[in-house]
Amino acid sequence: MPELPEAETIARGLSNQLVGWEITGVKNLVPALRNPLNLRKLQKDLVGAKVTEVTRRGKGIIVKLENGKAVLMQLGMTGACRICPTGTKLLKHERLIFHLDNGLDWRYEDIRKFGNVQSFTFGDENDTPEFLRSLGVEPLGEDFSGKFLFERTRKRICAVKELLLNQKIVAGIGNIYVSELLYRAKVRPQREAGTVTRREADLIVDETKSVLLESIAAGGTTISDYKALDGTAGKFEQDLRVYGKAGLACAKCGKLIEKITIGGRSTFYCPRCQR
DNA sequence: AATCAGACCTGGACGC
DNA sequence: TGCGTCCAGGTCTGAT
Repeated sequence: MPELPEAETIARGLSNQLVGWEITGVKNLVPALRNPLNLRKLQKDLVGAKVTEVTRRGKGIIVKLENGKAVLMQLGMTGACRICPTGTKLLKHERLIFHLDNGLDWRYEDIRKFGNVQSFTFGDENDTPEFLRSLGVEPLGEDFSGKFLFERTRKRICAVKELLLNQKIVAGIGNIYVSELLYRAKVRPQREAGTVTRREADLIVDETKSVLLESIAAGGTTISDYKALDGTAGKFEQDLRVYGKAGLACAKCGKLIEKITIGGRSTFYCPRCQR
């Protein structure tokens, strides 16, 4: 579900709600999400510690504690968080509860249980989840440049869309925004990555940054399950130009938007504007 | 090292 | 109403 802008929106909401408060208890409502939940480790690492900071890496949310521990929260396709008073009636898909010393709960909800929540020692290579260790550059950082993308696409025969979805190369782009940014950059998603020119690499990088920043400013995109901490939907959905728009006219040229499958996933593009 | 199909799980939309 | 099929924002695994 959530890509970088949605994870960023949730991380900012959690930062407002959690920083300065102590975690007093952890409870699981299911034995496993994508992986078995290690409740003992979560309790040992978190209970009694104050939250100092909430950050994001790719699509992962990281909640840091004063004792040097941290929680990695990956939302999968349907993960969400909410803050509510302890004792509030459970929702059907709430999977984890973190009790706080201000009488509130931080709850993790996840319909499909594709998410991942685990604690680790921040800064300790041996105790850092493999997902974080192998993550590529931040798309909004200086490391993600036209030069970088051009070099990483050389001799790659996979579709440029698939390369941009590879979290080990660049971390945070997902299936909605990749269609959007390639439309803006006028590059067909099915193009062999190695055929992308240096000029196109510059454009792809620029459009990646602008689409992600615009979406963060709008609070993310809501297709079905996503919501921010306060339950509000993201407003970027109305700014999507190709995703989910198969059969509708391209706003720039009027040609009908096409839907194809790449890497087993829905992909949208304009056959005239994108080359 | 890279690529690809399949797996994980639940629910909504659709057709009959 | 009820069934069946297809689809969904993400990773991870195991086989080539």
